Amino acid sequence: MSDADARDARRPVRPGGGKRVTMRDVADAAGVSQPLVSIVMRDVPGASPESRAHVLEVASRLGYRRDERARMLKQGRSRLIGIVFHAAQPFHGELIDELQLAAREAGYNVSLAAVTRRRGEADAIEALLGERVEGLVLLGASLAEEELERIADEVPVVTVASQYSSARFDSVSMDDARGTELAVQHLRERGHTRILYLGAPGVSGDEVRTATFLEATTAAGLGDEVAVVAGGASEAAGAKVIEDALKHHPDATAVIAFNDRSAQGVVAQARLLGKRIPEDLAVVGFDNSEQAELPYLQLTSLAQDPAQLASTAVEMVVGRVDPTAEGEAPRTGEHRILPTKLVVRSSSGDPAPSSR
Amino acid sequence: MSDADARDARRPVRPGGGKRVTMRDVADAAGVSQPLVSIVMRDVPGASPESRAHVLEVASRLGYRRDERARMLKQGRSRLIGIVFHAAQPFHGELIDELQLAAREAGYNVSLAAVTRRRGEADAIEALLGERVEGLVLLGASLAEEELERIADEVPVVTVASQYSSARFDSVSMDDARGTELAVQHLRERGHTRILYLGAPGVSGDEVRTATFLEATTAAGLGDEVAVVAGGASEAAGAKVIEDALKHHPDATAVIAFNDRSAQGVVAQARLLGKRIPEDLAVVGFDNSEQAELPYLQLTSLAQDPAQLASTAVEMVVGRVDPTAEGEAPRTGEHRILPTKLVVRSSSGDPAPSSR
DNA sequence: TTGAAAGCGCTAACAC
DNA sequence: GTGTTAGCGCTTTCAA
Repeated sequence: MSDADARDARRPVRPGGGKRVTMRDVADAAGVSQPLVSIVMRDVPGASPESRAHVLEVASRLGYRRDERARMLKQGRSRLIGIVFHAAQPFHGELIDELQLAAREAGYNVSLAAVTRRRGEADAIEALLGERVEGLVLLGASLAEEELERIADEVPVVTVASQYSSARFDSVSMDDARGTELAVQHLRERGHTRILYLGAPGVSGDEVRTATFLEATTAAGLGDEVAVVAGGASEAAGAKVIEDALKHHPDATAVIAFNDRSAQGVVAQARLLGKRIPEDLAVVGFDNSEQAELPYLQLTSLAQDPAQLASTAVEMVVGRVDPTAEGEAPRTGEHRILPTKLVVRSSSGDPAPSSR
Repeated sequence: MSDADARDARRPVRPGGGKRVTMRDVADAAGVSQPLVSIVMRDVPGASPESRAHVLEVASRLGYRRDERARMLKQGRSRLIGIVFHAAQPFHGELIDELQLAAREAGYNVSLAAVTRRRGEADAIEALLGERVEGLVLLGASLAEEELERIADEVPVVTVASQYSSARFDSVSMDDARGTELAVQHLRERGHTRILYLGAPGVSGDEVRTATFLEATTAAGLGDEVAVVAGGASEAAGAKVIEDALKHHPDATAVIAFNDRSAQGVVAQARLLGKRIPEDLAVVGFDNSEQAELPYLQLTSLAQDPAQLASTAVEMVVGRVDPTAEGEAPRTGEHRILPTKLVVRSSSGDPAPSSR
């Protein structure tokens, strides 16, 4: 059996692991050296037009595809940014879209790890570290700060839409305090004084919103008329809690919900109880998600721009990975807060109230 | 500068790409050979308890973590199953959870690629192939069958919850026809004759459901009283379409919606129009998703079991990757259809109707 | 039980 | 412009 026979015999096998076409195979078939194939495949200068064309032709005929792992291994770096997201959170989908884009622009690829019911954040992060990601973007992280600091010792970390203030990793989030102020102010302008804040204890962002809600309403002299009720970040939580809350605070005329999902639960359940939205109950949510626009919701909501969140996150993590040029990567944790704005829809009253 | 100095100096650098701790480093520090470290880290026999303990101690002190890429490269296979999912689809989150579990049990890891507004399925698949996944599980794929066949030439493919019948790749989906029959039968039993099917043209599953709806209602002699209206697979689509539909078919008393999301839109919008659910309008959805259970929805829905869908998909793809044992991997496309059952909630009437 | 040597598929340095 | 050589971090023979 000749060498050629052996080679031919190897290709069509494609067993378990699958012997795939390699640069060697292309080089042999094209009658050139293997590194030359590399040059052609990377599309860098150093090959004549003829060789280039020939190699490309052979490669495509053989169905060659570059092995990214080998490439990363040789290069000594992965140019990979790990993204940890929650599979059940539609807003994370929007963020992923933007993150992929921003990463690609910065010359990086992304690797995804999902947090699900049965797979925690720590697990997801471990998997990503095993792939040698060079940076980590964590969406809605809720691990202990010390945990994240331990991880940040290995690789730059930036959390998105979480509340951390560590000196060892970065974060980017919306301005929860300002957003809450805007919501309170908006409702007051429309004459509401008996306002409920329906929080989500333990979920990132809730602490700040709760504190600000109390401050803002107290400052406005509404201390006795408002209340904070503990709910959650889902439609079900919103629905469940509003029902109770309306029993204990039957004269409430407005609700600020932790996010659009819980706001949706509030609206639907309140309607079922005979309340008209917004005449009997005004509702404001957070996120300005796609569902805020639904015709039957038309939810007033505090907007955070996913594109800005994403590009900021990528910029921060890449800044630490690549201490480029004058490269002043901050040596201490940076915590950026992005502006938010109130998007007014009909769930909080007439779109254009002339008099309050 | 001694060797030890050089080694020490190397570690804390962690520049751009990040010089990470390698087996060599651990071996040097522990005073053993590098392959011995490999043996210890893989937890295979071949090292004395003392060496093992010592190596593990040194490894953890140095913060060693195995490089999965190098491992895969050397082993000649990745033991990776690629999963393409739609980031905006919460149901895919449930599937991912189950798929990860099933894959792990079969000795595989998963690699995720998200389809988003700006990243198509073809792109996502390409990325996964570059990582040398050994099989592909596509959730809600909508590529042309020929496209998928081209891909299936490279690596085993199984689609989940899509309608394909190719001889070159596999699929697993719920029994859309049976589900539709169950829905129609259920509504008829409750006395409904003027039934609408609110479809989602172009979305996988819709064709079969539409056809079956027409067959089943025609067979029941309802040909003139039913109608198919074109909608979509989102809350917004459901809301928009039901409003129109109720104008053209004001006497309709029941709706079968393409999925729970569009059903939710139908319920919310119909209520806003003064309809009571289920008294004025009974609603049935597909998926039996988490939202079907929401207190204000209580949606009757056709259940597909994500765990079963996932384990079947993994089993099929692994079966082709590993033609193990007596290894009778089917040489032609296999298309499994999983049973579905109707979960009755109050959106389609009184939970326990004594008389119809 | 341990070590030495080879090589996975690729890129980078240097020779020709 | 092209080939040769070397080596990324790991697993896998094979010797000792």
